Parts: sequence; C-alpha cells; structure tokens
Amino acid sequence: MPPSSKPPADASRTVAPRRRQRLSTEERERQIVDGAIQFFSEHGLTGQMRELATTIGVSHPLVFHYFPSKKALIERVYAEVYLGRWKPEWEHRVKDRSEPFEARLTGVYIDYARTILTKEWVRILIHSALADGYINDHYLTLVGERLLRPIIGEARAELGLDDDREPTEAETELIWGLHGGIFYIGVRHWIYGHKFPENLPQVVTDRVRAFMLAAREIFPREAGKPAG
Amino acid sequence: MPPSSKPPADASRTVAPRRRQRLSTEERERQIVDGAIQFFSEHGLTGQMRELATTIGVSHPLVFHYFPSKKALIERVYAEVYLGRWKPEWEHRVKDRSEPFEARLTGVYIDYARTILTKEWVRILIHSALADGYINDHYLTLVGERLLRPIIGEARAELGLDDDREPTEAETELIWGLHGGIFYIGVRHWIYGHKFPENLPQVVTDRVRAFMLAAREIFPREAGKPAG
DNA sequence: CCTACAATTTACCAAGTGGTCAAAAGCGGA
DNA sequence: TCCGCTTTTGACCACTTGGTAAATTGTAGG
Repeated sequence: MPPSSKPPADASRTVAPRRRQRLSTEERERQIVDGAIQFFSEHGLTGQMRELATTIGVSHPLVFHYFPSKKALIERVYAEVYLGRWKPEWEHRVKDRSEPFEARLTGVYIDYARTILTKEWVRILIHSALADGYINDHYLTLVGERLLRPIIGEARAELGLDDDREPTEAETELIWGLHGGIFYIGVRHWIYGHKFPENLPQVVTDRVRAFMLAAREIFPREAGKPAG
Repeated sequence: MPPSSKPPADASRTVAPRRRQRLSTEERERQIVDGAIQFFSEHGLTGQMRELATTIGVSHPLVFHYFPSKKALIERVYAEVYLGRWKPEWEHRVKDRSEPFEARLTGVYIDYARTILTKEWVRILIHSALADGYINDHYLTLVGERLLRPIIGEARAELGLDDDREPTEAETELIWGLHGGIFYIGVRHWIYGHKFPENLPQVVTDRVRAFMLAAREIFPREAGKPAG
C-alpha cells in the first residue's frame, strides 16, 4: 500500500496510523507482561485482550503470538508478581533468636508490608481469589507454613510455652488477625480508595505490639488445650 | 418433576420441556431477587443473566420483565443485602455508658460479626469493590461515621483523654485494624475457603481485647498530636 | 540492494452477551 | 366453557470476545 517513497519520517507521534514497531522477542514479551500486570490489576482478570493490547500499543493477535491463551498470560502474571516476590529471609529472620522476638516480628512485617502493599499485588490477588482461588490456595498455604506456623512456634517459645502441638483456633486466629490486618491495609487503599498510611512502619509496629500484648494473654490460656 | 401423564408424543424435544409456572408478581420478584443474591455472590456481578435465569428456573427474558436492566437488578441486590442489614442499635450501644466500654464494644462486634459474616454479604461487597466501588464508598462512609468515629470517642473517654480532635493516623489505623480484621474473617472463609471459626464470639472477644490492650498504650501516646 | 525470516497486523470465526418483541399459555371471572 | 388479561417464553439482534490464519512488513545477513 505505501508507495515506494516512504511517508516523511513521521516524527509526529499522534494517533493516526499506528507505526509498526518491531522489537526483539524479549523486549516485546517483557512489555506485554508488564502491561498485563498493570492492566489486570485495574480491570480484573476478565479484562479484554483487545483492550490490554491497545494499552500496550499493539494489535491483540500479537499478544496471542507471545502467549498461546489468555490463561497462559495470566499464569505468567501470577508467577511474576507472587512467586517472584517471596523472600525466604522472612522465615529465617523469624526463627533467628539472636534478636528479641518482637523486634524480629516487627522487622519481618515491615519488610513484608513494603513488599506486598502494591496495587498489582493486592488487586490481582483479590481478583484471582474471587475468580477461582487459584493463587490463594497456593500463596496462603505458603504463608501459613513458612511464616505463620513458625511465628506461633516462636511466640510460644517467647512465652515459655515451648511445645509442638497443632496451633489452637485462638492462636491461629490471633496470628491471622495480624497477618490479614497488614494485607487489609492494602485492601483499604487500593480497593476501597482510602488514603495510605503516612507512616507505614509505625502502623506495622503498632500492629505487632497489639499482637504481642494479646498473645501474652491468650497463648498461655490455650497452653493445655487440644489442637484446634 | 412429577410423573406427568400429559407429555405428548412431542417428547422428541431435545431439552426437557420446561413446565410453564405462573406466579404472582410478588412471588416471582422475590424469587428473582433471592436467586440473584445467591447467584451474584457466587459468580460475581459479571455473571450472565441467562445463567442466573436458569438457576432460578425461568427464561432470561422473564428477568428483564421484572427488572429493566441488569444494573437495576444489581442495585436491588445492594439495597436488600446492605441497606437492609445495618442496625442503628450498634451506634447507640457503643455510646451507652451504663455498660463498661470493653463489654459494649465486644457485644456490638459480636452482633456485627454475626450480621455481616455471610457468604452474600462478604462476596458481593468485594465483587462490587473491585468493579466500581459503588457500595464501598457508601457503606464504608457509614461505618466510619456511625461506628468507628464514636468508638474512638468512647475509647478516649475510657482512657481519660476526652477531647474532640480529629482522630490521628495511629488511632484510625488501630480501630480499622479491629474492624477490618472482623470482616477479614469472612474473606478468609468465603473467599479463601479457610474454615470458619468454631467459636466466633470468642474470636471476636479476643480481637476486642487485643484492641483494648493496644489502645491503652497507643491512644495516650497520641493525645497531644495534631489531627492525622 | 536483495532476500529470507520472524514480527506484526488485517480480516475473520464461533460462541457468548445484554436486551427486545411478538406469540404462547396459565388462570380468574363470566 | 370460554374470554381476556398477564405472565412467560422462543426467536432474534447487535455487539463483544477469545482465538486463528494468512497476508504484510521491518530488518539482519549476504
């Protein structure tokens, strides 16, 4: 269609005819994944492929050239956002008794909060949870085993209740109250639209303090009970 | 399906010939609204009208006969589920100083938890929050003004800090930590699929206790600060 | 400059999507 | 029994949607 003489080196990057831009496979794929993370966090996993492609600036079949299906793209997003951000050091630090327990817990949760309290992280998790629960089952199992369970163990040790019964309901609820509460800060901001805390470390520190105060009262009460 | 004696030779029809059942306007409308509440809580607000109609056992144009559009039906669902369940007595009890503060707070939150921790309530709220935030803006404003703000006031009075500055960030975060934590119990059960606490009143009582312990430490610290 | 190949797009499909409408059929009243 | 009104539905519409195929075009290597 375009005559031999190329149209003028069209530097006016207006809207009209999309200039076909050829990128390397890696660059384009990166661009699509990044665009998808942004897009799905805003429009949910049911957002349209065409619209996603438009926001990236390409035609929608190109997305299918890089990912065989929408599902495959979504799985890639999961992997990038969730599997990629978990830090094994959290679990290690929780168990490292060279530091006082409350300080360990506070330090870990300040970093955890910084890591997960982002728009993509919070919104995509909720979207996925409502859609099929796929990531949740995976992610929350990880959290429960690698973070919450060790915390219960350390809390018991801290309070001189060292034993390895299964956590009771009250203990489980207490630690989920802390953990879920941190996540809920993100829900309030990125889903409800409330303002984000100005002093996040202080908020987290206060939450951990509240957990410790309650644990000192509730853990001993549970010490003789059968597993919840 | 009763063993009907009238199915004519026309039984060659592929799908089961749905028996046309005529109900009064009120009955049918009630049936549709109830069905919609169930359906939307499971499939989200993007669930299809045809599928909804099928679960109710009618054809989908019938739904449009009762509600002019999908949006109108959804608004009706909001009204039934949220506007209909708020109890003004919560606010009254929070402020009724004839009872000790912690007991009031515990009593209110046990009833509040019983009221909102249902599948429809939790799931539709989250779905709506992700979709457009329409109910949240309304509902959470209600919660903030009628419940959380009075609680902060009563907590200050309880701790001898009676004044009417705007709540500070730390105070706001603390009470939202309690309130959001209660709601999050529902998220864990109806969205994440975790088991529901066997002893909900005990869990709520523990949460309120944790709030009180933390408040005794944090509210006095905030007493001289400018509004957050 | 040309060629070959991969990146990119246009045109298309089949199955769904909310919503409409006129025909069909229960049911109360005569 | 039949009439007439209202509920209920089958058929249909225009638009959306994930996905495909073949044509198109940028560009590296000769």
